[in-house]
Amino acid sequence: MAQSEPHPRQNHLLAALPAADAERIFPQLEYVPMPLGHVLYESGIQMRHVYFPATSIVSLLYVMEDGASAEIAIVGNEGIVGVSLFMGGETTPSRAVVQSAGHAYRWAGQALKNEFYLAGPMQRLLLRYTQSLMTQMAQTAVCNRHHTLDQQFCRWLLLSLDRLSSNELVMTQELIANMLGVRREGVTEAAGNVQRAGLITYQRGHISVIDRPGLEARTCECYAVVKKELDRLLPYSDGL
Amino acid sequence: MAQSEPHPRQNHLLAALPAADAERIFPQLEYVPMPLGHVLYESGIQMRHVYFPATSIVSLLYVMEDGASAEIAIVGNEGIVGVSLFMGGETTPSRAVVQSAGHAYRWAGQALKNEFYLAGPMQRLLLRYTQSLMTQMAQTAVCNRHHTLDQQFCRWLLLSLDRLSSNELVMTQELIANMLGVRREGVTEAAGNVQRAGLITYQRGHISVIDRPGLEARTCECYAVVKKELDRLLPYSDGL
DNA sequence: GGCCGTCTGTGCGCCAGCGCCCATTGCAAC
DNA sequence: GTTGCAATGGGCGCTGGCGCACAGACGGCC
Repeated sequence: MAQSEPHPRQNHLLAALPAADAERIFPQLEYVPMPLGHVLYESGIQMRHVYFPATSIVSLLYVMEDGASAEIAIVGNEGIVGVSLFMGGETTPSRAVVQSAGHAYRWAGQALKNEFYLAGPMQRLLLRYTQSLMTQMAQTAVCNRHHTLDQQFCRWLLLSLDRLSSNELVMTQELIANMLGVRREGVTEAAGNVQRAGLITYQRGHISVIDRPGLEARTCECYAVVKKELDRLLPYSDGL
Repeated sequence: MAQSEPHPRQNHLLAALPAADAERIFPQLEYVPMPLGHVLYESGIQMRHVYFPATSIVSLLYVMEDGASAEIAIVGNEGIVGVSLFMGGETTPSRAVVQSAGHAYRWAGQALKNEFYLAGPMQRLLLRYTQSLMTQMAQTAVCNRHHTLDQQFCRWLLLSLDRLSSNELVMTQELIANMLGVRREGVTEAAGNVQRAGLITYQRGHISVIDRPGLEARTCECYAVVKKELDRLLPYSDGL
């Protein structure tokens, strides 16, 4: 996608809206910056807005009583942050943090709910996206149980890059460790392995993918499952 | 709850329906047996019905390519099996298996969808339940990452018992191991520890809880989070 | 009452990831 | 350029859970 003008259609959910709905909704959206590390929602706190990431990535992560954390899902330009607003719960026990800086389209919670109850295309899109989010969470649970850190690192990298439509990522190993819920040193080792295999280069927070097929071969099935399910639920053609 | 007559209100979602909706919906439900091990849905296969467990428990579990498995959520009389029908995806990449035999109320998928699109109380209940299910999945992911098998065993036991409104469970260690995605021997050890601590008795597939507060103290925070979130989203009073 | 299959308990060696500590290396700000 | 700090890379010993193999123990069935 061209970097050019910001436009709501950079977000795939918004892009999938029919013209009539888009005309009604787009004027309600606000284009806002998403600085790295910014906390959009805190666990248990009432949300006022939802966010449709355009050029940013948001992590949904769970912070435990002892401070340990784990990411449960990644949201980028394929989705929306704040599903609990239309699901009815208003809050969730998780935190939403900007993982990769950029921009997003912000929408007032009440406006979203009004639109949702019209039971039109937006409702359909939101529900289908929510299902894909559930798949991602479920897969994260499975992956945490069964797969090696190397595999999880690759999965995480691929999922993140897909959501940026890029093959570069700015992210320290420390942050990745927080996301994956592992030691920083563990990420150092995993990243080192992948780098030695010639699949990426990693220099002080800058990851570049050299061999994407190689990465996909190295990761576990979890990545493919999540991707396939998203494609199935929300087919997106870039040219739309 | 009295064991007496089967009645849809044994399921908390159905019980929460206002009289008018209940009168419309209940006649469409079919009271069906749920034999142990019965597979309600297979990964990727179109679903024809949803199930409201009354006296049974259903595990949503993920089976990997190599045969390893992991449970991502437990559904009992507090919920419904088959959320992807109204979420729009029709299928999920997971499998639904009866984990504790009993009965459930079955509802035709199309009837459910018709009701859902009325945007009445049933829709609200279903969406809120789905959110609680997401919490459970997320918590499972976190728990898999950070907590010991002992803690996970306690969490699993408590979640299961809550969904049976009982303090006894019929379940071999082999099955529990499949659910938790660990070795059978691991479960033997965890169960042994908990039994030696005087919190349960375990005899050839029959688990009885002796000291419930003790169990709750021994498990991780994950149990409380899931329970609290369910109570918040779907408050249920037994006398309703 | 005896047999058999299922379920449970235990004992190895093994390894991935943890917690802790410190060495090195770039980038950036002055 | 120098200095300072964030970021990365490695080296310990430790432990929880794995894979495997086998020994009891209970329960149902004939």
